[in-house]
Amino acid sequence: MDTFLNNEEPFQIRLKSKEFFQQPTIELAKQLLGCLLIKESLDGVASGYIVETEAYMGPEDKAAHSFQNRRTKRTEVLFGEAGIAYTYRMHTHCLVNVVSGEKEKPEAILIRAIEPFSGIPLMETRRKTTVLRNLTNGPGKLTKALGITMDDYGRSFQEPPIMIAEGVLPDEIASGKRIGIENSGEAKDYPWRFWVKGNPYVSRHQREI
DNA sequence: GACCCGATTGTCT
DNA sequence: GACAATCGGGTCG
Repeated sequence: MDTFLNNEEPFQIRLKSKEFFQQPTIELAKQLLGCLLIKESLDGVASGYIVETEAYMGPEDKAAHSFQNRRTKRTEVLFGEAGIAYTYRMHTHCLVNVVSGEKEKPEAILIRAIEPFSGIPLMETRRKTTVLRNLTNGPGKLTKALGITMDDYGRSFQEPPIMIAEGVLPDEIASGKRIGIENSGEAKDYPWRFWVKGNPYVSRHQREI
């Protein structure tokens, strides 16, 4: 599919395949690094390279919303096909995940940070700042910058208005403990956070394990 | 219905 | 480092 990301430079995007999303969750969490996350809206298009992810492994992961297979209206989409958007509200912000795993396996990958690529003026307006580094370096910030909302809940990442496409190949991937899940017992120490080593848009700099 | 809590962020000290 | 913002989800009843 051809899409024009901005008015300056036509840019051909190659959407990621269904098979791509069907990889094991931990593997997919790493493979998503470097991919382009794109959101179209009435205001325009904005996109960025994924530079930080976290895997949430479902029934056995105390930090996951689907811990012990908890199945509610909110978590329902987690039990479906891989490659679908799982959005939810965290305090005042909307966070976005990529549903992964087989059907009936409620696993997902939180997108924690992206590196701005296109639609930067639009992101600046939405974020009310022109500090490039502060535009998308956090899970709540990137959704605001891209215009991702609860309306995107359940949408496929393989067609507009929200898409994941081929991007760049990261030089080096680092891993460590996930962030913000201190009350999740032993799960808080699982090394399921992945980021592009040295990338300035990663949400927090933290020691690798 | 009441209560508690949270995969965050921005602001103030 | 502390804390408020702000509201839906989950639990208990």
